[in-house]
Amino acid sequence: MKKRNVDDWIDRYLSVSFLVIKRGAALVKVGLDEEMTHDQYYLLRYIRRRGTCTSTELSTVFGVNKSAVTAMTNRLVDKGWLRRDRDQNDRRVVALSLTPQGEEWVAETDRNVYRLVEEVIARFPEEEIEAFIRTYEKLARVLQEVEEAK
Amino acid sequence: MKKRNVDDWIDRYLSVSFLVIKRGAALVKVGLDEEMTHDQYYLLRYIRRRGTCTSTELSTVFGVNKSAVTAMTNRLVDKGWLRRDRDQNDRRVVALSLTPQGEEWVAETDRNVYRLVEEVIARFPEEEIEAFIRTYEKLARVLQEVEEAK
DNA sequence: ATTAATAGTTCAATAGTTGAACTAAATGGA
DNA sequence: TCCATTTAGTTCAACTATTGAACTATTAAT
Repeated sequence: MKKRNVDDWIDRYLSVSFLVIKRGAALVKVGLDEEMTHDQYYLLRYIRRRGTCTSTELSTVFGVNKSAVTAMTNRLVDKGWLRRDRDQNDRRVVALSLTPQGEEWVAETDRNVYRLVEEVIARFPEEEIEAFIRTYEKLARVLQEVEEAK
Repeated sequence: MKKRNVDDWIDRYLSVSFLVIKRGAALVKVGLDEEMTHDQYYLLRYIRRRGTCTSTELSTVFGVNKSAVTAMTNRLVDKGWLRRDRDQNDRRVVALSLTPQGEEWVAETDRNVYRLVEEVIARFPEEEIEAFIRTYEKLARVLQEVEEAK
């Protein structure tokens, strides 16, 4: 791999990723209820997928400080979307899971967001979507490996 | 395109994009000086690329409120990285551009960030990188079109 | 000349973040 | 067993980023 190519890719990637992050957030925001933020939606989706999880897990998975997770989950608990349950085997651990209202909000938000994202996805041929998502998923794994190695 | 496929892609994309955004930010953060935040780095990169630009342009390109841009540029001006110059033809307009110190900080940050990103990019075959970035750039364009249409 | 629109700022409120200091509980030698 | 260490999570102060409404200043339109 030539250094010039690599630098060019990095430049293109950095330039475009910020655009996609901001514009993607702006698009998704349209589908979010006034009450729900972008980060709250993704966090609830993650917890729903896992069924139950801990602050520490969220902190390492998303690469943020544990106190940031506490702050976020506080807001979600206050809204009645998330519950905290102390683990009886290890009483230091707190299990986070969605309340029925939380499930309901995420499901409803999913319907709105999916409708918006469909519009975007329809502009790409199937093979391109499939290949792109596969690389994106691989990127998520590599990022985790690189951070764990360090 | 089958509905089941589309929903599956959307689910995979939403799930993975939040991970990549957070982990990518955590990786880049290592290369940032204590003084510089993630968003400030990208904003300075964008302005450098454009040479000069306005608040309104930043606001529409990144899909955020104009007052958010004012707040960000205030912090950058305070740090001496960005300058504001009133346009003499249309005195409502303010032209934003990097100061020499701003250029210096971005260039230095680039060197640190590129070193980190190289490590990640080296794990992918060239064709995969090229295809991925091309689709990503197309995604940025489509997102802008969709938002303009609405 | 008055009204509209445009560019940008200010302000209050809120979400998200860090890092240090802290509590409580579990673990691991000596 | 006891004390030190580790682990899980919270609290707090300080900061960045964001929105939306109200505002100033300037230009454009009729």
